[in-house]
Amino acid sequence: MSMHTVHPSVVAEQPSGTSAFRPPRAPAGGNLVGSLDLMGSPLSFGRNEEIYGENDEAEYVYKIVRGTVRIYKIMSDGRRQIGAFYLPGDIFGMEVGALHEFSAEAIGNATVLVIKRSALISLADRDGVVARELWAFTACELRRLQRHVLLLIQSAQERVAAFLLEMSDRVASNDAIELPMSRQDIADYLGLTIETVSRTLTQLETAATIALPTSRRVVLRNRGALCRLNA
Amino acid sequence: MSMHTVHPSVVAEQPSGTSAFRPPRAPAGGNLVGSLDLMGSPLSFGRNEEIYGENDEAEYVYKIVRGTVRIYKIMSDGRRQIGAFYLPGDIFGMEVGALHEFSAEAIGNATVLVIKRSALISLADRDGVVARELWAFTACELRRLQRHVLLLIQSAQERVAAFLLEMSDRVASNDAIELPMSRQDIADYLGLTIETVSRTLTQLETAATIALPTSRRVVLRNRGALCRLNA
DNA sequence: CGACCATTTGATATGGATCAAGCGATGTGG
DNA sequence: CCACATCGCTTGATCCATATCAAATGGTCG
Repeated sequence: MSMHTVHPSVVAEQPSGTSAFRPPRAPAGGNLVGSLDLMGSPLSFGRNEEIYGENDEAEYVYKIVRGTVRIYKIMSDGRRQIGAFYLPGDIFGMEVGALHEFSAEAIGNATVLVIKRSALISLADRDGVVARELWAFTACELRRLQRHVLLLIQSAQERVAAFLLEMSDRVASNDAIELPMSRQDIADYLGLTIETVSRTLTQLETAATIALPTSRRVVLRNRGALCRLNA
Repeated sequence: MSMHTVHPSVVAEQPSGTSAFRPPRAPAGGNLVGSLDLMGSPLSFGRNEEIYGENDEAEYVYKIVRGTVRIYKIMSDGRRQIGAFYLPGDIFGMEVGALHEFSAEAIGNATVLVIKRSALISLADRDGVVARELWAFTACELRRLQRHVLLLIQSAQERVAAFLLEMSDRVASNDAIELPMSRQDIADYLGLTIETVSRTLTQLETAATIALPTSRRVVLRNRGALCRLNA
């Protein structure tokens, strides 16, 4: 892994072919959003382009304007574990230590606002409210990870159901979800194989719990059944 | 689960029959230790006694003086997931929200110092250094959970090896570990069954990677092999 | 149309769970 | 002091969910 990512210069924003994302109901990042809106400058990344690498100097914090980002680690055996997906409105890359804990990549074309981490930190040093927001942000990530740990000890059906409910909360207008990520991404997020994810979705469709008009579009037909699986 | 735990009044400290723990090399809690040393009052709990319950008001923060504590959740299907073990010197129970995310129990007899969370929070409001320490503490927990997520997608051997190395870092004088927790506790921490934990330890012993003079005592005979499994 | 990539589906293998029994400490009462 | 119950742990036999290996399908873009 590279020890320091050179940030690509600001490139012209390529219009994404698909899906205008709605702002998620409860964007990760909370009030930090304000600071970033004020101070960030926009930057665009293409499909699968690296935004930063694991162990890179954590120079910037990012807020997504458009597109989706995955953060991940590659394990020694070559497997990839995706730690989180970030959607428009979400903030990522804010580390407490000096280095990034994960690598980050744009899943499709993505536009982000960037702000210098050092600026945010020194702002927090002067302003207790900002300091509190940074803490709350980290706590939010902590709770997300706690839920993820609980997910990973469940069955494949439970994991996929929980994933769909999570995505539904974050991207859906009502019960239709446009998935921005591939089956492989989902598998690496849930600790399953691509085949198991695919089969599980098929099972859910057969059970009329969901519909799959296309592989990337999921319609929740029976949210109660999903919640029961999730429990 | 109880909505509010009544704290048992301070009871006479029963001397534990076994194992004087050495202070861990890098106790969770860092500099918060200072505040708690100054302000905490001691409290003892017996084997399996509840310290607080999930969703209880997070009134206190705890620092372990003696003994071991587990925090856990009971899932809807009855399974128990242990989120962490805390050893002497460690701090636990510090929530950012108003409620405890997990339940906490003493594994054996344990003594803790307690401090009012509200006191710590208001101290942080006045003192930026304390605020920073609280943030750093939460970040430390976050990194611990990140490692745990990576653990849970590995094989049984890898999980057990990682567990032994973790415990070795935290409790061992050199290569002998006195485990304070049962096989069931280990299993619920690693997302395995008690039988799989037992068999895996037996395999490691057969491979001369560890020795098991008693079921609770583990001697690391080949740390390199464990690290390779962990990788 | 044809190449390519993502996804689905099928067949089989396997690691860990489950069910069941045995074993070794520890403690209790006779 | 010993018989016996209890509890935590280990070991064995079998089962099952998911991984793995392999192939077919379908959608997208040149």
